[in-house]
Amino acid sequence: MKKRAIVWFRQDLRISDNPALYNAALNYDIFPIYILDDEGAGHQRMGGASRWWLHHSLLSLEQSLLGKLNIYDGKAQKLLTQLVKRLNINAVFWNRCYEPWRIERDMSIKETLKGEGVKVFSFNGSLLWEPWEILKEDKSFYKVFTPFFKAALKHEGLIRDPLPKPLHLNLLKDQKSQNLSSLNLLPVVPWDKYIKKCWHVGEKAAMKKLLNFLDTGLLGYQKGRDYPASEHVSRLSPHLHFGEISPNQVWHKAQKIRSSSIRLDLDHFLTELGWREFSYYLLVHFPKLSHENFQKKFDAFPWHYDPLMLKAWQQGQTGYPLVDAGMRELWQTGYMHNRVRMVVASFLVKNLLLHWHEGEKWFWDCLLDADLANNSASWQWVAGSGADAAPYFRIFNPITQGEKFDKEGLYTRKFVPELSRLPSKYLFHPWEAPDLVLKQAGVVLGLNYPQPIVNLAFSREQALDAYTTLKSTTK
DNA sequence: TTTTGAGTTGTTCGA
DNA sequence: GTCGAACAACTCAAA
Repeated sequence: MKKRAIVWFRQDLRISDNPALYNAALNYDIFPIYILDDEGAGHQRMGGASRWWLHHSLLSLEQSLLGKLNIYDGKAQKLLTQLVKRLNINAVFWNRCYEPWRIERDMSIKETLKGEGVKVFSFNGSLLWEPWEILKEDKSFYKVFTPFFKAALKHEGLIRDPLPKPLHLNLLKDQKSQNLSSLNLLPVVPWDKYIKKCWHVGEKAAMKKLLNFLDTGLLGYQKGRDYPASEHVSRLSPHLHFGEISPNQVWHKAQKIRSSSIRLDLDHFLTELGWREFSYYLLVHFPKLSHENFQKKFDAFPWHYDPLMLKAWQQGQTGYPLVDAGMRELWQTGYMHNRVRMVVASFLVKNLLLHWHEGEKWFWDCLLDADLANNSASWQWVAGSGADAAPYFRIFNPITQGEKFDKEGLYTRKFVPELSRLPSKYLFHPWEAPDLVLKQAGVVLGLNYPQPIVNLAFSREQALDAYTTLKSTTK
């Protein structure tokens, strides 16, 4: 009988370019497993939207594995030790994760398993560069993106070429495996009706989406990615988060079509992958990224606390149409266009002066692509407390941003239908529209669309003052 | 060690 | 309407 291994799937729900699966398949019969470890995750337990995605992604993986995926619910440490004994396992394979709680958990599991005489093999399956490979000369880590990425590109040779699907897989089913449905990942209230229509989940869909983007969306990406109504973004983020596709596959396919006519677009797209790397890099080198200001001086920032304001923001009822469109896109589709993410985040942090953590928490629950590294790093970037963050006087104006990037209002009208008949001239500041115009558009401010919840100019000044305070109090 | 130049995505004001 | 400068200084990276 061949030796038996467990391949533990985590954030790598794919069978091609999967180093753990590939290497295990060379010498072992395989029990592929997935564990829903809510207890281990603690307060970083997956949010509602992510759980929905996970369900469908596991369904897809199960099919790729011919129904042999074994599923469990519980503490990973305990489950693995039991499984190893019960199934007579010689080795365990996995691809590395980088969330602090997972790093700690996995190290401890590795030790326990080795103590039991089980071999453990871990691989890099989700980053182009390991965070400890890119360091400054004095071995400390980069805190500014551009030099980080430049240094990383000098190591382009370290990027693994994608691996093929394993040629021969001998998969084993544990009779005591749970059913996918027993994980209860799907919502009780069917809020996923619209989301279902927007997304195709799984490894095949991810690759299809990448190829389609490279084919039709990449040309013009550099500019087009700023316009939320246009098709010039890849929308790969949830697929990347769950590892249905690896950054290596994306990088490789993109580089293959490199030509002079798309050079700038391509470089910009690859830079976005670079930001993903940078976020993970920061999280590994500063594990408190999700709950502590990267820049200590922000601990003294005079944040407001206002549950009603927060709620208005969450529900897309701020009275600023672009902000509301974004927040409603998030709620309805589990996604938000990058440009609009910046606008709504700037609004929360700088116009409402609410703590970035409130935004981070809401995104965590609502985003299909909720990712601890990206979410924390990006919120801190907007707040100004992060690494290489936006300068504090950079405060987005949701009116200007709307007029610049959603000129015809295609995006805003879609998600704020009560304003759909308002002329573009007033779409982003309806309170300044003449009564007749409002009437003709069927808009009654304060009734079917809110009055603005803050004054932009005033709140902007207030934010600038708050940041100035910060500067003087830290001396 | 010291010095120098640079740093994702913006807005407003005044000429 | 358009354009350049100011916004504020600090930290980081590299020579």
